[in-house]
Amino acid sequence: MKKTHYFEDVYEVVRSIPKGRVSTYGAIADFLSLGSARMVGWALKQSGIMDGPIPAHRVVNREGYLSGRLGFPDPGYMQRALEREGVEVRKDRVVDFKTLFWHPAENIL
DNA sequence: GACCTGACGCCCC
DNA sequence: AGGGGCGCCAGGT
Repeated sequence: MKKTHYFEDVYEVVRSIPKGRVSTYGAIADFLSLGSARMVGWALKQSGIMDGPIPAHRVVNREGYLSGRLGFPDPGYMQRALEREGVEVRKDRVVDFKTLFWHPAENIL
């Protein structure tokens, strides 16, 4: 695939999501001024999780739902990865998502 | 090269 | 509060 600076940016932001916190496709797209949240999901999907250094499981949709869970090795993989970090998940949704939500801009503080 | 699709999200009814 | 429509932009067919 064509090497894009874009992929690098997405990966870096995702990597900077603190353990135990979650972010969204929209927040990342907004932070990178990409204009399209779909592209963030698309980039992660194409990445194939890149061996693991990229905590893609910390990225959920704007309602806290694990919309990308089917892109992992198995349907429960994403949830388990989150629970392993202390993030509670129920019905494919992050419990108390509003509190755990992390915006990329927060990283600069 | 046109058309469809997607790990999304906002606006309008 | 819930549902539908449309913009988004890169890839695949």
